Amino acid sequence: MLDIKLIRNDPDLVKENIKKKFQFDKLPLVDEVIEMDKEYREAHTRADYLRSQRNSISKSIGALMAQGKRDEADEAKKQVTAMADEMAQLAVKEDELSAEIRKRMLVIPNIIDASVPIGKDDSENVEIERFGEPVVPDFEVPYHVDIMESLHGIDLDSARKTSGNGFYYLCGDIALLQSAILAYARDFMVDRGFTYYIPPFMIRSGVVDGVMSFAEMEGMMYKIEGEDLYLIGTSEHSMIGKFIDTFLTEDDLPQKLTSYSPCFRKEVGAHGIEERGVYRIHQFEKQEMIVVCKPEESMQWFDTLLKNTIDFFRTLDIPVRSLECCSGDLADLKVKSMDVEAWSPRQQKYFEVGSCSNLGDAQARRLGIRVKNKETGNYFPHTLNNTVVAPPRMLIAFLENNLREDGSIAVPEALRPYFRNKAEIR
RNA sequence: GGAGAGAUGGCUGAGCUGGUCGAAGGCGCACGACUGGAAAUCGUGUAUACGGGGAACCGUAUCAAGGGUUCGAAUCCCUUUCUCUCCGCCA
Repeated sequence: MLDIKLIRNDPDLVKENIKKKFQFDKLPLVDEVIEMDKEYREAHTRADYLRSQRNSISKSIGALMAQGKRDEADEAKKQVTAMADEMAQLAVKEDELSAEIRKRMLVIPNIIDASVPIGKDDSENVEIERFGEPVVPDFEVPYHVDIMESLHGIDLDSARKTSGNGFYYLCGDIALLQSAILAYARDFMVDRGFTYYIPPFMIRSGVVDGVMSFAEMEGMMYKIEGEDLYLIGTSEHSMIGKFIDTFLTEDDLPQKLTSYSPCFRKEVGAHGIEERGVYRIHQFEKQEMIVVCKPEESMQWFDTLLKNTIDFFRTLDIPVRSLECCSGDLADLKVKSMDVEAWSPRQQKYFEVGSCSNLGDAQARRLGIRVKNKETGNYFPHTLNNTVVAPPRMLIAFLENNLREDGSIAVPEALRPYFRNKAEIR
């Protein structure tokens, strides 16, 4: 969400940005907002004037009553009553206009960073850097579910019976492996100065409305029947939600948080859940990182957050690459975003395991997250988030990359303290 | 889940028989005076958003949130959320 003052002062910049994102159908929104904003301010000014009149007359009524001047007081009351209609109409107009303006503001995309490559869709995303050698072993790498089954680590049949497609039982060493990865990820982030959080796994509709669009909500969120509660799709929802309508002081910045939560997603969007396996599922666990910082520091934090995830995967011997979202693939709220992709020896390509985003001040403006500053005035901080690791999807990369020819799995050094000090799974 | 009490500025706390209340007092904070310097003391100031104005400043809204009554609501009524106490139920 942009500052309306930016739209007023530099509509061409906003339009250029929309063009860069190939969202030509949104171009008219800019002029609509400018026009409605003008109307709104006219109505607002007039309504303020009437309210001011009413307030002063009402005060005088009090004085007249105190002096016992009944008739004059009644006369004054009539004056206020005469304004009532216009005031009511203006109030309705103000509400309608501001709602219409907000509706448009929410879909006008954030100004993308100058470094974002221009492109229509995900096919034009740009690989930035590779880390580690993408190895294709000379033996065949089985499908991840087959690896898990051979290690007695997954039961999809039972899960379909109890919960349906898109759910899983992990068991034995694979379940332990997932717990180990999450515990390791937690400590990895704590060692880098982040504060560990276990947030609420359900949030109210008011928070949901704040953190996502209606379309996203329909496609992602599970609602608890009979309660005003939704299962979170990611801990970012509760973690950013915790700051809604709050003032931070500059001493509070930067907020460096890492949160664990299960994530629940309906996945009713484009893909659905057709594939067998744990790539796209209704329930997974995730370690996330969140930063709230001063605007001038956000790009630096972006690089730091991205590096955290890459470093994490590298300590587990998984080759990764960073892939920058091009303008057309970048979500409207984001200034810049890079995916971390892990190497799949079986598919011989990289696949998404995490996403690092700089939201600029758009999320903070939308949610009313502000920072107090007496000298320069209060301002909106920048917000960023990134995935540390999200198993079981990450397990696919882990198992494929650490698979040995005999079917056993090598456990990298870094993970062993969390994995009952075992060096392999067989 | 039941019964009761409550939610006021950065904090504390009055107001809550509706009008001079954006809100006393205290604490904190900022600036100034006093001082060799400091403490103490004294003085002044100290919310947010939007709109208008070059600016000083002016207007409007905000006393948990939303709605209602009224010429006028922190104050009365309704709904929701949250907090505390007691009871119940539990990991």
